[in-house]
Amino acid sequence: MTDTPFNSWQSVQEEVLARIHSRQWKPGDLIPNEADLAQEFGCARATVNRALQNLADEGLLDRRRKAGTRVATHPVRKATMYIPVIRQEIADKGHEYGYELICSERVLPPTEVSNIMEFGRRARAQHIVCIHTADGRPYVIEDRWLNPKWVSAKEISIFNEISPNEWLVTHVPFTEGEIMFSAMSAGKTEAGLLSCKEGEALFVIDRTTRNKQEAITSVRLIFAPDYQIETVL
Amino acid sequence: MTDTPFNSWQSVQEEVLARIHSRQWKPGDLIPNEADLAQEFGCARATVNRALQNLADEGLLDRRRKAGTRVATHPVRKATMYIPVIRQEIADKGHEYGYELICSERVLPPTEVSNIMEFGRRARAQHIVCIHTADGRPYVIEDRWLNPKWVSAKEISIFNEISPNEWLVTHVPFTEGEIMFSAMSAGKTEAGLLSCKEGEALFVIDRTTRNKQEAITSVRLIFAPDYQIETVL
DNA sequence: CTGCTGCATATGTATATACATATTATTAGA
DNA sequence: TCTAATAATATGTATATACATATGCAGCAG
Repeated sequence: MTDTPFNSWQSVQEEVLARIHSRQWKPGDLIPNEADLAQEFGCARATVNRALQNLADEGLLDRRRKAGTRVATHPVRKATMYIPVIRQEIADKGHEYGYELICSERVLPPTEVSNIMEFGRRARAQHIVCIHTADGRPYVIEDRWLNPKWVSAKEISIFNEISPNEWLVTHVPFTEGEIMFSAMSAGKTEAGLLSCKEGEALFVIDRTTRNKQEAITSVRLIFAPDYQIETVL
Repeated sequence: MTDTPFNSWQSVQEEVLARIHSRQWKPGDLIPNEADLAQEFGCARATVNRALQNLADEGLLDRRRKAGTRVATHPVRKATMYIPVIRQEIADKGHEYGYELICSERVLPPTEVSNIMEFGRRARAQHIVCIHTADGRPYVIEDRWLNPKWVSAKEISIFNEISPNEWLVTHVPFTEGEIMFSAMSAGKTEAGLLSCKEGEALFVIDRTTRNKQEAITSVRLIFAPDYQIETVL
């Protein structure tokens, strides 16, 4: 078989990848079972298992007990996007970060928001709007609704100094959430805050985070024109 | 100690998560080493290792040899997005899929494209524009450049029948790539193809895929208004 | 022919053990 | 005091073994 010994799961993974890329194993093909591969590669089954499991995690293989392992027919590529804290994102790009609180009020949220956050019907929530700037230029509008249960009235004054985006990360734990990407046209408000023209296309991220089902916060990030977010496969 | 035995790496992971969420272990904190945790949980070190390694993969823990394991200070949340084949995405939403080839030509690509794809300066490439429809309504424009090396002239006629998006997945292997999300305003062309108004905000995905550095294809997907892509944390 | 049962099989996982490797902490030397 | 060698330590990984679990498939009963 192979003369070089495959003595690490990474080398096994590479060999398997090579066989997929060379189309020796084509999408949909059933590949040999772990025991056989282990023998061929001259390593333990656990090592092969680690390699194949990792490739399955990345979506390149489909594995099922008894049915075996096959090359994914639809390499449903999982792109992992890193959602950074905004201040850090701006700093990483080499710009000077700035922050300005626009408004902070405790009011009844609109129904779209209270639906998403599954609030009681008539519960007030903290509404915060602020702006993050890069080298003084508007970078993104943060329009956030906060479950008041998670932030005391006293703590709210902190948002004069640092953004909810940043504060929440280190002070409120969460277990799950959703993220949505979309596009919108700048209305009068957005155009004003981002100093751009009305009607310009803006990139939008909506994010809701929860702690054991209970909504903590729901935020809409409206980015200045030409913003783009990149990730690698 | 704990009375229940932690006899699976999942249960260990849950316990660790619980401690993070309860803020018993706060962001930045150093947590006990694997051996100690294994003893406390009454399981093998390998089991703890599996759990912690998985949490580190998800970005919740930072691990370094000798330095130990600590709770991530900036839970750089990795959102994993599933990028499906368009036909499948439309079918999954319960709509009837349709496909129409708009144009297919072998021409010199514009410099933005040849830069990204790192083509030779004067190499022609296959340019394909097509539309995917859901229940007959335009869903997304696929504007693609193909490295002709990977698709023979004979094969190109296949794109009268099925979209490059779909064909490539099962016929051309790739090893890496980038994805970029952004927003754009509908110009005359886009408005025409998507039957929307000029100036409407559209969601855009740019994707380039390579096989060992060599560019295979670069595509811009321009979605109809109100498209949004969702993912969970 | 249909549906249920049980067996065979491939992956999933836990365990103990051993060694590898990275990195910090310490100590000896200039 | 600063620097370079060295020890100590936490994670990373390979191994053999054993058992768990899901599930395709064959065989059986209706």
